Amino acid sequence: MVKIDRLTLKPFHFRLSCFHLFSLFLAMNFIISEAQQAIKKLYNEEVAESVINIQETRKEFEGQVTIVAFPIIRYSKKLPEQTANELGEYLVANVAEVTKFNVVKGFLNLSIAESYFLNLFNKEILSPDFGVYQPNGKKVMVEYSSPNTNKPLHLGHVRNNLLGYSVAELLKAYGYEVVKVNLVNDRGIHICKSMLAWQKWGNGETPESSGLKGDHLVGKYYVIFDKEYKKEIEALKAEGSTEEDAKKNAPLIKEAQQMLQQWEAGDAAVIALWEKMNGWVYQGFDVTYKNLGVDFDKFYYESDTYLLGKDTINEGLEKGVFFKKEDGSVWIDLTADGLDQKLVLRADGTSVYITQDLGTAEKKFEDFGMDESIYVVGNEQDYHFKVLFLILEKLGKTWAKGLYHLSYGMVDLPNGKMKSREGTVVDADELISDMITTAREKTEELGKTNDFTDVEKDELYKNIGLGALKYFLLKVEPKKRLLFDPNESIDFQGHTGPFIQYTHARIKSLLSKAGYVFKTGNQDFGNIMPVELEMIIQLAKYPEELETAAKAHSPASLANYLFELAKLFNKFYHDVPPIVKTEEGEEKQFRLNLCKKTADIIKSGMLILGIASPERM
RNA sequence: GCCUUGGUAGCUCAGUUGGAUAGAGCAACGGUUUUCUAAACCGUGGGUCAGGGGUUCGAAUCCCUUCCAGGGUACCA
Repeated sequence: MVKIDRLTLKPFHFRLSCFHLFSLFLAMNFIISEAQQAIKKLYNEEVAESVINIQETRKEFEGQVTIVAFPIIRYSKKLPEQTANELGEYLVANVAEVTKFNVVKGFLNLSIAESYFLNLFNKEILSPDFGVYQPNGKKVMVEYSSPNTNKPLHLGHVRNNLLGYSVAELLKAYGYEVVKVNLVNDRGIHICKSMLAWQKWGNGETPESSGLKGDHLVGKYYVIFDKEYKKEIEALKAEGSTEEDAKKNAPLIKEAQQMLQQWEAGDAAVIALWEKMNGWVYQGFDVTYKNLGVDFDKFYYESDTYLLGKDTINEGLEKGVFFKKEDGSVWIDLTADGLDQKLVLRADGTSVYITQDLGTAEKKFEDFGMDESIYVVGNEQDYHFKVLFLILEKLGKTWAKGLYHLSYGMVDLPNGKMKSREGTVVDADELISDMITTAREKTEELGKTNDFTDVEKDELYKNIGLGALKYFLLKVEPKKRLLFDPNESIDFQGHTGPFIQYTHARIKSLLSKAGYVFKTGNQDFGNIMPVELEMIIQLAKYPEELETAAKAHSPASLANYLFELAKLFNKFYHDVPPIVKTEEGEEKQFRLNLCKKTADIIKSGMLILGIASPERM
């Protein structure tokens, strides 16, 4: 059997970091305790932290931190406005960092001293440890991609691949040891369909002879099978068969089933054909994976795992978790959990999907002993995974609670679902090459790469094209279904990957023109502008954004954060007088430091999304 | 039928444990370049947050209900 080269696991290094990670919320925590004290002094009431409801001040008002007065009026026994005013006066008088306050409709907006934010920026944000999480000692497995070997990858697979890769990177950045796994569905009736069609109508065609990429060649015969199969069904129906009977009795499907039996029996000729055609497919997938920039530490093949799970069935029968029906089939009763009865083994002793998955889950745990395991699989399998996890829990597997189904919505076309058999799919390879071509056209229109070498150009266009594609797919919350209109090209302006990449390149250009050298700044050099204050606050959020995204297994929030950061930077860039031309001094150093840190965060954040940040574009 | 996930501007999407006048981008219209990259920035228009009820100082967010759409529903994977 041909296997994909196992890609070597890249060692990942963690820089030493301080014990606690900076958090904007933590930094603002002192406001909460100060407010609690204020309430004690003013109203003689001890209140819980949860009573002090703080949030970021909305942009249209003055200040940076807002306390909501409504929850406090129970204790002050005064109107919200009055309560807020009294609190504000107390805080300004007694807390050094609070310089001013204003009250709008029961909301107390506090202005925090600039020196506080500058200190934050210089001491915390500029530190090399900022946003770097220490290894947490836990291992997580991310299973994604999981393709069938009878057809090329399409846009739906692309979403899966990018999501899986990015979640793996995200968890790595959050301190996990990560194992990326691909469970390849390399056997079954669907593969026999392609094989049979090739045998009948292929005339010995190969990737070399046809010039087709291996997976596309095999996919072509999958479509041919379906076409011929449909013809037979129609013919049978014309002779009076019902649709159902026709589907069952068509000669082609019978032949395919027979071929599957021969495969299972180890028939040498069938196995040889299977190996040959799967080999073509793997060669094709390898190219697509490389273009997408995704990789795996371990491949599992269903041809190796499809017989697993029988032991688990016996174990379940012994433990009384499963029961046997008269015909010999094995079931689990999940009605007490609000689900149905579920078959776990057929009467003839053969496996169903969930049998294999039970066995494979055990095998994966034996192989890696991970603490958590994430399955990146479409939402059509929500029920399957719910049942799978529940069964493993009932079997008393201690690791079952670490299992998580990262369910994502389908990618739909304007006229509905993609169907490989009917050829209504957005092909992954085609889409990738279209994106790169578009990136080339747009960039050359702007005349920005005239002094690039051909190699540099190729790399840049690939980075931009894929940046646009990846960002387009990753910015949307995974569980939402996603609409893709092939007639409308993916944007390169606005809320897009290239916009963020552009921002990074812009900063890099600025830094090099300014001859930037890193140096921590002093705290006082005059007034900082509102947009600079906003920048500090936005940068300060990065570690929390990583944490939120990692805990939610969702790169989307990180993607949106990076866009907000880039947008804010461009406003800053526009509002601030040209930095390069400013005379040397604290202010210039501070601004350059802001630029540098923004570029660093964009670069590392985008890397988590699997998107490169070019130095120039 | 039952279970489940969605429904926010013309389109594509944000909206963290309930907080202020619901935000971006695209598209449309108008403006900004002898100053660090205009893939940028600024402005205008665009909304019954699917409908209805409830909880409360306050609801896109929580609860109930109706409608619409996707997915699942015992021997496909």
